[in-house]
Amino acid sequence: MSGRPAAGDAATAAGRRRRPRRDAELNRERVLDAAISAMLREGRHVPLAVIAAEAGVGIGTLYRSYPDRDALLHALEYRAYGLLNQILDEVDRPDVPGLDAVREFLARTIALGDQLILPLHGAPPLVSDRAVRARQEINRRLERFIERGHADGSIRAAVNATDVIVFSALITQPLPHGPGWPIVARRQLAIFVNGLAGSGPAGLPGPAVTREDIETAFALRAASPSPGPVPLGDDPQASPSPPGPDR
Amino acid sequence: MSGRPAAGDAATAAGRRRRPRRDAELNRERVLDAAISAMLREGRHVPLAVIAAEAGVGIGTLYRSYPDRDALLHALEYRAYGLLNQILDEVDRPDVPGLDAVREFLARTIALGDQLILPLHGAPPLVSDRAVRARQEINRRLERFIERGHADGSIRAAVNATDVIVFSALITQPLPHGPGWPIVARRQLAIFVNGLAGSGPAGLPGPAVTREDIETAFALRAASPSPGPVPLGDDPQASPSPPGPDR
DNA sequence: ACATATCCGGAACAATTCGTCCACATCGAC
DNA sequence: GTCGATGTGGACGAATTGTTCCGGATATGT
Repeated sequence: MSGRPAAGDAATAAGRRRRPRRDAELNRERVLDAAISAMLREGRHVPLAVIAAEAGVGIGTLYRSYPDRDALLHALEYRAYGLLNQILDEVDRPDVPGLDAVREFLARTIALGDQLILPLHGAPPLVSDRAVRARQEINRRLERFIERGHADGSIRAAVNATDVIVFSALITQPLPHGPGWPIVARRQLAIFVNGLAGSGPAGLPGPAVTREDIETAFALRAASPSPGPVPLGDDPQASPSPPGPDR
Repeated sequence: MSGRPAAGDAATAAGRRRRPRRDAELNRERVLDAAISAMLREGRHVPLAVIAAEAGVGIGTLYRSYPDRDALLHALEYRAYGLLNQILDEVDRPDVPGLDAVREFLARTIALGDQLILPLHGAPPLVSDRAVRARQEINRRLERFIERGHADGSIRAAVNATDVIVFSALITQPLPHGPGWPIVARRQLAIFVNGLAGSGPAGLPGPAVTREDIETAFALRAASPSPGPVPLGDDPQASPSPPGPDR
């Protein structure tokens, strides 16, 4: 991080490249937004040309930022993880009971709507190590909420952190999310939270499912489309696209 | 409807056509099965040629039964509705409490796995009147379970039939449904059912959502891809392609 | 067993979509 | 204001996918 040329002086240093142009970055954002709205409207396979048009940029511009459709989806996904971590920042106050933290997290997740609905679901969850790390961090932080809830008695013991993670994944799926969807989703949330807290018949069926199990399932699913054993290291276009959704 | 030639005699009647050949019908089933497995493996946009190959039929055969991809998806969806109604038949014994009926229905739904996961979600829910009718019937029957649950006290009053319908839609979404998925889903179900039954803080947030609201949301979403105000009556390809998935 | 309506297969053709390339425009540092 | 690096746009060839068509194979009723 120390090598990053501060805007003021080091641009001449060891021949490092300038900071990316402002308009270029703006265009990248525009493309991401257009991608969400176009895919929501016409399905995940809208021609990239349509997205470019909707973003008001040329097709060449789109291709420079995102070499192919996967790169675009990946950027979308990564940005979504940034949003989730942002929510977690806001929600994670150590004094609130675990159950309330969970509820609040899920409520804000629902409120984000389209921003999450599309990126996180319905297509191969891409596996760059950046993305995997981001996902793991989110999961870990949610896990902490649950543990806190177990400790303070607001969440019954049988409930696993994974159960919450899975619910959050379900509730952000691209179902008929017309104007009425947030209402419907909030009702689901209320029922779910009630199920977490209730002191009903104690146990949950089947063995517990761990965070690692879920990660594995994701990885498997992502790897399957290409029959060969793809190495799935980090993708080459790591630095250009979303430089700062993590702030 | 009365004009359908009974298998036994009327074949010679007014020059009506013979009964469709057995092998043809078999091939149609094969194609549907192959479509599910191929789409599950490679995503919803596998080339139709791949599906045909996997079904062991020629591409021409596929096209004769299903004039385009939508027709194929439609047939899949319709078959899924058939399965759901079949489950409802088995579950609907008038003596069991409403909550148990709901639980059983959802449990079997989960057990169906791939058969539902793919057809029902992730792409425009097609609107032929046949499909709409089937969906409405399922919804109505579930509604009856809920009302029974309200009456016998097994389901708290704030819960709407729609809430259950929405959950059933969520739980059959194509999430990472690797080998571990049924376990995860069953846990979600347990939490949900607990939330239905619990006597926690009474109300649910927001106004109630009716079955009609959901149907509307579906219709809107399906209509949206084409910007113009499509009338969305029944689609023209109703009769030729899937003559008997309703067996 | 025969006749024939029905169905099959896949090669050939058409329509989309992808992805590249390069002449021109624009930004930012000086 | 000037200059060079960086970014832009869209026409074009390549590749993929969709769709048709028809000679030949097969089931079905008699």
